[in-house]
Amino acid sequence: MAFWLFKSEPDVFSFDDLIAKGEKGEQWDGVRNYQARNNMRAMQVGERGLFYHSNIGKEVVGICEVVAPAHPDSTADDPKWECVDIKALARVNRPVTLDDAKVEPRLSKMVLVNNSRLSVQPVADDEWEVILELAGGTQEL
DNA sequence: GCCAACGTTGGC
DNA sequence: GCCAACGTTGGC
Repeated sequence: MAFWLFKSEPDVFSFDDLIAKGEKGEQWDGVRNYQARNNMRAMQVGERGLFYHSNIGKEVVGICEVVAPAHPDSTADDPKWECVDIKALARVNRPVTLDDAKVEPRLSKMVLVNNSRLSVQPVADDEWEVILELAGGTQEL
């Protein structure tokens, strides 16, 4: 099981918006970057990801789960752009900010810290554990 | 709102 | 196939 990180600007699509979509979730459309798309192609149903708010907040606010494997992005004119569907799973007890991640030595290799522009990122198992620890655990929805 | 970092495009 | 120019993202 691999772990992931999904980045979104909360004024465009926030974690609360994803929660509002319920069990069916929502397709993670709009990605037009090969690295991010390839990450989504590698995802399997049931794998989990961090939900990160960029620009506003700059923090991990929740956990989501992949509910459908990569399929063509219905908002793209070219079917080469694919996306997965995700649903909200849990809120973190305490948001973990980018600054938190930057000062945590165990997260020094994290993609979020080193390549802030990639919108869909892999998260290493130990990084996942550290984030959850900093978040003080999660609250199931 | 600025700018650095990065990815993509297109001319050669 | 290289690289300069350009566009976009996202932190500050």
